[in-house]
Amino acid sequence: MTEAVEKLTKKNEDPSKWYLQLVRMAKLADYGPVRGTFAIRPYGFEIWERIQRDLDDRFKATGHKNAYFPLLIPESYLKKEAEHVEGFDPELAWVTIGGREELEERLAIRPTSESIICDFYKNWIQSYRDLPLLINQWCNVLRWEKVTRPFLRTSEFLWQEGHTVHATAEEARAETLQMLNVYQDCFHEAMSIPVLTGMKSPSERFAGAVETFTCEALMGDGRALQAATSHDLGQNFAKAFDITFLDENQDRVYPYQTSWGFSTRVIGGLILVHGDDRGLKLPPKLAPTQAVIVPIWRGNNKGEVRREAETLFDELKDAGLRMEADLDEEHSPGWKFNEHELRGVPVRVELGPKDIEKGQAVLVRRDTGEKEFVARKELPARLNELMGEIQENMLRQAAAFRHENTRQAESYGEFKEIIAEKRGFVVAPWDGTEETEQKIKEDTKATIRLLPFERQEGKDLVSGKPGKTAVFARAY
RNA sequence: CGGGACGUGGCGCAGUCUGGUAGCGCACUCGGCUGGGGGCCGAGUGGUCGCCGGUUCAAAUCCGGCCGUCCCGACCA
Repeated sequence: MTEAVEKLTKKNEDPSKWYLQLVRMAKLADYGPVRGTFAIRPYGFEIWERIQRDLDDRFKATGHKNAYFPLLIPESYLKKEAEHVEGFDPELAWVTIGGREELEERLAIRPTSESIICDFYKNWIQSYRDLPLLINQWCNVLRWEKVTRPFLRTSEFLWQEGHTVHATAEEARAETLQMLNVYQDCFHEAMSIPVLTGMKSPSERFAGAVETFTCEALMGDGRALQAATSHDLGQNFAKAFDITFLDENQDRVYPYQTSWGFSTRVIGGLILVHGDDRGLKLPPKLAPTQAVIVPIWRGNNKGEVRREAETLFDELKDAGLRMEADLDEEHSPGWKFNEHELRGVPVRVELGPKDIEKGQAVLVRRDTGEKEFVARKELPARLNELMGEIQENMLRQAAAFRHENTRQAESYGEFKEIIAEKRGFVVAPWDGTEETEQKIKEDTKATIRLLPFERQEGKDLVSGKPGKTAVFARAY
């Protein structure tokens, strides 16, 4: 329940230190013994479970089923798709010994499951009647990362990976975009995180994909986070893994595939987007505790206040709110206020002798700090209403921040200045060449986060050649 | 992987230069008083100093190797 009384570093003073302290102080995660491994603690995991449920419902609503595939992937499978293995090779962890015997073929711990899943799909798909195949997997993956950070980049992480197979290229593309929208809806509606959607440049494309689409979010420190991706794999994997089917014309043809993923990284996004100097700030839809009752008592009225708090707790719980009553007698109200703000609980309900006398309670919003006095019998309705208001306001606040930190650059000088001094998203035309993309990266550390769906003509700031809109930023 | 800093009870740190057998604050336990923004007093529990090896009568302290963490850079679906 309690944690060391340490002052949380100010968010803009040292964002990195702030982030790491918050992760630990709010009991979201804890370091493991192997580099880049972390335990997700119950409070953090409960947030993940709610995100997971929201997304999973959306997958089911769009016709997908869940399944589970093996953790270990034979080396030969990974090698079948050339670009794929090249992309992942540097980050693989290998199993070379089983029991006490050296294995004939070493086995990779999955960094992603395209290759092993394709091997199954090869047998599962024979006819056009077997398509589309719409499967999702919730699992862990392992990538031997050099620089890790809780949630944002961990060696092992939890995610979902969707793997679908379609008869036509059009269908596969439609699926890719549909899932991109599913992600966007989850970010906006459940997480109150506004995201930009668009296409990756070829250099940022998933290894083996024909086209990669992305959801990009802007963090509070002005850096971008790739929050989810959806890939159109074309026939690349089908050809590599020999997945074929007989179509209506009795021709044996290769199908078209997609894959799409979303990971525990988004918890890091949640912290960075909404968190402030007081700590975490959770959107009501994801908060393990939506409102916490803090009783204010004195020695002589402790019993009465406690009884009132317990009654109120039951009432609000029955009204459908995820409640907590902090009846701990060790800590002062002030201590509890700080603690629950650190944990990001959306609303605090203060109940003291004066409130009981007046038949009211004090509500304090975590997102704005606003205080309101509400009559006891109106509390359930008001609190439920507040949850919606806070959920929406958090999205609005984050969207306003993104708006303020999205800038057009008219010249390369201006571009460099914005990235160096203000960060955020910079919108500028790009000539489509890897050379200019690379130069910008070398000069400014900014990369193309995405190519929007609607792009305007203009002149590339570096080359002066004709180009179209791209969104740049420094990324996590 | 390169440059830098660091690793001492759960957390933050002192002690390391000048070897002599571990200390402070917070947390935790017990008792009492308190309680509308991180309360107070008293009494306690807990570590052999990241790991391995070396030097020495003696190592948290000196030397070597390894592991890990943080920052910067490279890499990163």
